[in-house]
Amino acid sequence: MTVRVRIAPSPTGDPHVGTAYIGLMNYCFAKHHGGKFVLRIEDTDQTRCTEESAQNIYAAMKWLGLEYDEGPAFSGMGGGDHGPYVQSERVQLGIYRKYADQLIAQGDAYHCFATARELESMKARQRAANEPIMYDRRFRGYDVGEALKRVAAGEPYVIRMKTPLTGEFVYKDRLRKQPVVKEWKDIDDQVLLKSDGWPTYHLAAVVDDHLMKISHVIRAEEWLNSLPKHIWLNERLGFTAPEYVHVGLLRNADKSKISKRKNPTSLKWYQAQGFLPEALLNFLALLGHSHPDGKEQFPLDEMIGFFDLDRINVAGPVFDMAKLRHLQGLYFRELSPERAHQEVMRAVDSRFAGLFPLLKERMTCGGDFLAQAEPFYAATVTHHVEDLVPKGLEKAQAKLLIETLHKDLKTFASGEQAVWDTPSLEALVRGLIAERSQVPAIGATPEQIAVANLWQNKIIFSLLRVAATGRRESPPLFDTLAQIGQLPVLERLGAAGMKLK
RNA sequence: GCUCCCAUCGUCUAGAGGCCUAGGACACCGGAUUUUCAUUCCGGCGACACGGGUUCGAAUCCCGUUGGGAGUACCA
Repeated sequence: MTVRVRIAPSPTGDPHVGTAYIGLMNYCFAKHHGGKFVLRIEDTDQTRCTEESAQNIYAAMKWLGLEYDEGPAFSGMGGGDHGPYVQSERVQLGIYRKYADQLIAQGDAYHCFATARELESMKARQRAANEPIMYDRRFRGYDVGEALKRVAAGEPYVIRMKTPLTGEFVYKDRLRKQPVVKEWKDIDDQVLLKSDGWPTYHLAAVVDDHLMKISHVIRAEEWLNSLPKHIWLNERLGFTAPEYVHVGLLRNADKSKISKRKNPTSLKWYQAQGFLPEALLNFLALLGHSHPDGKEQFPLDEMIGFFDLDRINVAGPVFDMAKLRHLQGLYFRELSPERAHQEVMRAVDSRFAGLFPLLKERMTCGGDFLAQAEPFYAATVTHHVEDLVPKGLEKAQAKLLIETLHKDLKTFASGEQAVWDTPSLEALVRGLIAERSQVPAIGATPEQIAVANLWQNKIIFSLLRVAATGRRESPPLFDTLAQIGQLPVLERLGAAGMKLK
């Protein structure tokens, strides 16, 4: 059998380190067996997927050196006879619709007209009753002729799979001692075709894996729960299912699934920081896997040679930045002086790209850059008490304001949707000033009035500027805060507060 | 809540019933080299989650408990 494997990322947000991790395993497995490594873009969520994000994925794979044999054409990679490799293009070809219709015709799927609101109240009821939360199959027995009529009348609907109601699903995952067993009655009648006519992951992935002749699906274990649906779909569609193998998820230090709140997950970040792709790959290779001789540093070529799918450890490994840095150091020190110079210049360039326009106004020649940029790269800044306390204020007042601002920014930064950029920061701080400078029209105490009076642009801006940079002068405040970055700004605000003790 | 998965030092791992007094790496602590620092070298700390079986013998097999994780979407 020809080995053909794929990775199928969804182009939302930045290219993810998890994609690199699963990609590496698939790549090694393919190359080890002389097979093909395919990239497919799963952009069936029209609200979240972007072309830019897809481009970033291609670029990231190229950067890492995980070049795909088939996939969207990009810089010498891709092409192939099983395309198109982007699912939105396949939707236009009517590929998924065809299979959904087949399932309907076979009686293996059905139309469902339940509205989002109805489903929501159903779930609320199930939650309240401590019942499993799943679709109650209310349209499963609905008359097909009736359904077709409503469809023809233009009523919105989805198509759901009609999975068995009894019996057991059993599947042997080669990495697990015990077979995976699930009762069919616990398995949801999942949506296959959404009301916008686009397929969900389940349909699209199964259909494409078959059409692209994928032999092994090596994916993260978050998919294990939907395995029965995928196997069942293969069966009903008359496909020979690929072998499914589930590997552990990358974890944060607290063992939860890796997330950008707790770890840098964007491959663009690692690139911008100046991590070498060889080092990142080598580090990833050590997670869930090991060199047979216990060696820890080895190139991709060598990994291809010893890679053994059966030796993968399924427990989700913690992504340990300290170890990555160690490996990165090993690789970096091996660089020729010329390459190292290049790497440094590249890192400096990308790190300070946003800074040049800001600093340019305040410079007279290129050599001024280092002195001007210092607060933007320094690990810590030194605060002078006399700069930290704006004219006319008491030390204690300044301290209180800084601590309040510190808390405010921290709260802002920990928000789910928080974006640390110039407009957001400006809106936040101006909002705070507007709000806190108000006092009740009647009944305000003199103390309240005194505090409210401190919330002036002049005072607050000055405090933030000095606390964040250690200086009285800087580029425009909010650009400055944005450029310095969330973590250092919060740290420095904390330090400034302490300084005023 | 319900379903499924997982379990060796803080972290990544080696370990396929006797080679285990459990090996390596990162981190941490000490020391040597280095005018300093980094590198490098040497040493130290440090784990089989717990309880029952099976067996002459269990980190390894089985069961239970506990702990952790994932899924539970018209997201992937």
